[in-house]
Amino acid sequence: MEDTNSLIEQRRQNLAGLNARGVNPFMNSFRPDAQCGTVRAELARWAEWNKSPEPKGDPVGLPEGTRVRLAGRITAHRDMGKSQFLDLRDVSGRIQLWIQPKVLGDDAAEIFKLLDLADFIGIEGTLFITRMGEPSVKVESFTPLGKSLRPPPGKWHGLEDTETRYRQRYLDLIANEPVKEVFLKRSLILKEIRSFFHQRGYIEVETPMMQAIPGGAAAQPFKTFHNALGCEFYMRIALELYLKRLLVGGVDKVFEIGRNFRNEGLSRRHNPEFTMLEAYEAYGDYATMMETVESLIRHVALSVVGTLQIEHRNADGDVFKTIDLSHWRRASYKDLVREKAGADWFAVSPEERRRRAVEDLKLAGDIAEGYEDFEVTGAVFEKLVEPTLIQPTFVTHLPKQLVPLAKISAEDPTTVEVFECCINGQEISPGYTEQNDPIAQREALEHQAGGEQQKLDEDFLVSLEHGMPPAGGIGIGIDRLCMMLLGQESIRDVILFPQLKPKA
RNA sequence: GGGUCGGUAGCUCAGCGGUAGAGCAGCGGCCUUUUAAGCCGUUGGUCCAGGGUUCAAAUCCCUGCCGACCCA
Repeated sequence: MEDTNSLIEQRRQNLAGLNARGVNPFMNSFRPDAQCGTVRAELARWAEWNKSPEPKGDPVGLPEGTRVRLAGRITAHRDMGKSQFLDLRDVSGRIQLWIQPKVLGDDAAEIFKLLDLADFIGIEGTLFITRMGEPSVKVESFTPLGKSLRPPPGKWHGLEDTETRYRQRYLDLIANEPVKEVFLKRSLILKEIRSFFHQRGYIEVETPMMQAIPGGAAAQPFKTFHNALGCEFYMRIALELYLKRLLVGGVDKVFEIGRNFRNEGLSRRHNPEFTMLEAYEAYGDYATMMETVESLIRHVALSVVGTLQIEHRNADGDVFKTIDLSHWRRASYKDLVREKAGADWFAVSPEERRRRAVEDLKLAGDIAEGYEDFEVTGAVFEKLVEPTLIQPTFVTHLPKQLVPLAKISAEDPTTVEVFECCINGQEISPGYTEQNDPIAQREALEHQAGGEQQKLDEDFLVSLEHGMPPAGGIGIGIDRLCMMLLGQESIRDVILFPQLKPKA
């Protein structure tokens, strides 16, 4: 970038000043022996212990006078003349520094004047509590570590421009502490998911993202080209078909967490690349997988959020929605539709259903001319039921036409052994009793391919013909799970670098 | 794809036909325990881009770009 302004010029001049004094403000390394936020918390803990009346018991935390070596970014500067107060911040948090440049010597005083807000520095000093009770470090020496040549966003309002927040996420992370919290917690969510499955004896695998035939879902793929092989590949749209090959191969409990790519619209709930979890368990079925989903999400919520009551807050900080993960409703598709569309919905004629959907339920815009009867009901579910399922709900007994690739229910042949787990008004996780009949699977895939033979993953069908154990399978959209657990209303707020149109 | 809103100083925003503004940040002073420190002074602008209307456009009109939200 060639853009510049007076603030950048000043910083470049300070850089030149440091160089002129033989100071390299871009050090190769610096080894801190503690973290800012941790030290601050421990010193505060000691101060609390120290001021309590006798008997105190054993000392806790870090006492005043402890020597520490810290590194971080300067995020605030309060100039008191002979006393200078800085905030030093690393990933653990911040701590206040007290610096008396003249006391450190004339060289140090000159170098101090050439520091700017947002520079990285390393310091050594001793802990103390100020008169105002602020845990602080009395700095004995400091070293520039990484100079910032551009001004940081404001400290008070932070960075609010959504475009800059997404395009330059690092600025968002510097300026907006809650944003960093979200992504640290996203990392913990992934960690706890892995831990949950490993504990249950699952194997984590990685399967191809570049696929000759993109299968496992109905979605538009991205296309790419491999030069050496001289052929086209597609970015995967689902993990499913490779994980089932592993069931054939005898990996009985298997999961993958990975990126899917769908060449479709962007929205508050859709990013072209998104993270999917899929898990398959041999000898399980949709019912065992319901238990898996519920246990998994409970475990993750308790481990990461610390509660099963997930609060969503608006811009003013008021709770506008609480998701209760301690109760998981199980309800049939038909019952849920009846709740919104009338108890006799399935008793009337298809023509009457269509009329009611269009006229009474005002779904004219959602029901195309050629829709079949089950699709009319499907629109009712999607538009009127699913958005209202804020609390965890397993929707079961879906009509077989709606999910053509699933196994028919033994107890009710008009339905399939499938659930959709809805939370927060959106589908978080579908689960299946997986199809392991290669002949039925071939028919279903051929029907889905609509005669386009090249779309048929023949290799997958061959694998099924070698024999696949009965199995339960689930998929969980990790981004949506993070939105739900972390109280975020946009997928862009749980993806570090959401896709935006490149600037010209 | 359609609708609504937005794009002005590093950040957050006001101004909405008549000299480009504020707070914070920055810079220069004062202050030896401050913390959104304070006080005094001060620098800083392709008002998203391009066209049009007008004596005069950040402001009105048109087109485009980018973003947010809603709808499809």
